[in-house]
Amino acid sequence: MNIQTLLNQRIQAAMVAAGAPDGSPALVRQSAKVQFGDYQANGIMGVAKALKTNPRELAQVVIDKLDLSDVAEKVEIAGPGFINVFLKNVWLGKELAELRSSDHLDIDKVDSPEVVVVDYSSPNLAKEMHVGHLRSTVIGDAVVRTLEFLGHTVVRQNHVGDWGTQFGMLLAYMERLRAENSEISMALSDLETFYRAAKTCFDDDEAFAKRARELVVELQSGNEDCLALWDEFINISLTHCEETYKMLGVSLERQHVMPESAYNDDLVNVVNDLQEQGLLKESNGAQCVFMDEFANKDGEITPVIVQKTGGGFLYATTDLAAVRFRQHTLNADRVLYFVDARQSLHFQQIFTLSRKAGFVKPETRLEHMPFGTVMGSDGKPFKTRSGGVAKLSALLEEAQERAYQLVASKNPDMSEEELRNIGRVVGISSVKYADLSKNRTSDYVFNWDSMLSFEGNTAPYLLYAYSRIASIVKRSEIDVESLTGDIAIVEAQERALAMKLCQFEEAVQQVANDGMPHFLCAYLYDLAGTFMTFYEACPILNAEDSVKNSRLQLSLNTAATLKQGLALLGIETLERM
RNA sequence: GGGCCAGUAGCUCAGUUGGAUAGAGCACCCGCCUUCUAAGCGGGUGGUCGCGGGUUCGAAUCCUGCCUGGCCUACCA
Repeated sequence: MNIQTLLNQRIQAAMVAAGAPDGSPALVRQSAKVQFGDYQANGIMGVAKALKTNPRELAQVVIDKLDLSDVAEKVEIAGPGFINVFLKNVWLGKELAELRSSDHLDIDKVDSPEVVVVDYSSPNLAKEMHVGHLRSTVIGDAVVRTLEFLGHTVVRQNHVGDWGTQFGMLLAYMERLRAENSEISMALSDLETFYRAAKTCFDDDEAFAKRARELVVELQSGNEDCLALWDEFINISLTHCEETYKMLGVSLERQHVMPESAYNDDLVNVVNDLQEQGLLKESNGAQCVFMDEFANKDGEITPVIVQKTGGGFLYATTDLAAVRFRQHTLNADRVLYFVDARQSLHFQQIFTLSRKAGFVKPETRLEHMPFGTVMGSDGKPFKTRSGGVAKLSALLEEAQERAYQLVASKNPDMSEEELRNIGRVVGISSVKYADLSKNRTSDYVFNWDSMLSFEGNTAPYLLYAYSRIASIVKRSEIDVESLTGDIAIVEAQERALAMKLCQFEEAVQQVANDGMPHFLCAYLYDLAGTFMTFYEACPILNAEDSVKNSRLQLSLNTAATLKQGLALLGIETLERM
């Protein structure tokens, strides 16, 4: 149940009945303050202006046409022409009962499911995953889970970088190790070290560099030995990724990998198609598309280069081929790209060109979901203490260790095994949540202490709130499934909690629409805080039976919502911590 | 040079697309454990929303001009 949608529809209909033009938005929002009720409609003033009438008078006419008697106990006009809606406690209680009996927290599946292709994570296989991949991977996965929860068909696309000149260098190094009879799989167990070693050879050894360049050519021309070597490398690198995904609790698997190299055979077709449509122009030996949309005031256009001087293709070409594949083979209605904000211009160009060239249907939505950079405390991109790029796996190990130390100091009597598991969940979720809870588009500062803190909008706080409820339920010794009866909203804290619980769907839909998981984080933090307030003010297990029954159900609803919400974020819950 | 993004409390961040008196957490101050996990809860101090104009019933949000920072800007991805 989405209250905002319900009120929007009802009030909008009443506005039209009151003489407002069709489609006038009611602009229903959660009220800013309690004295303004639960929801407020802000749309009257704008319409009144267009109609040149008094907004308060219009609001009165709208209210006369509006029947909310089933859900609201009071509807009033306030200020310059707001309509404030005060919902009925009885109705909230009924909604919660439905929420409890639903296996989907009473969230409606979308009427018309879409095929949503989501491009996320997409590491470069030449190196190991590092902090730079955290945001795309974690945010993309949360949005993917949310879209699926709402009933959309999601196609995950891990657009990994497995092609390009740096692979010549890596293959040359593999060759050398093999010639020296060294253990290659051993050397590849740490890709970062391997890459550095290969790079050193490439920079210092002219013969090696020459061989590396040869191997690039051989690879591109399909030499079988070379391809076998490349395959071996790619396979090991992908295995590293999968280990990281598993540690992170990310839903990406081998089947979702659609590497850059998969488009190789199609690149020439892309260029030919552009040529046939007269979109191509040679410039300085390169094949380019010049689009007016990317001209500056002097008429100079930043071109899209699709083929280099000498015939090589670029990432723009690959992305165009990918757009076509996603449209025609995957049948996408919507394509989301969780890619660094620095590539904004690139994607604008790709999207604009894709439309011009007819690579996508006009109604297909292509959306770049840019994100900011993870910063260190110095305000510069996050690095390890030694100044290198932080390997993601090492970062996650550290998170688990730090969390373990914290948890162990608080629970001296717990078994080592349980402590390790709690440390794992708390550590991983802290890193993920710290990322997810920030506005996607802005940079944020990576800070161990604040993300592992039990205070504020953090994973530990939410996990703790959940485990506290789990503890109450356990103590109650009541069969959760058979627990029924009315949910009575009496105390202010009960009401606040009930209201919050009914707003889960609004947060979920926001995440799906905007690709912004931080809305859900803010909601869950709010929910947990509202529960804590309720918990302090309203005894549960010590209350008389009917009250206890009602409050237990409120608690169970909270637990279910927290668990589901965290699951959408890709975060596990703990029954005890 | 041009373009994109950002600038909100001492610090870290929100702000539902133009709504009512700008919100959280940390830090600081004051309270609350013989009762369901105090890893918690309640209260308080703290703001020229980078600066100046403009648009209107109403602006952190929109338009414009500056200031500051980051990024992108033809053959890397």
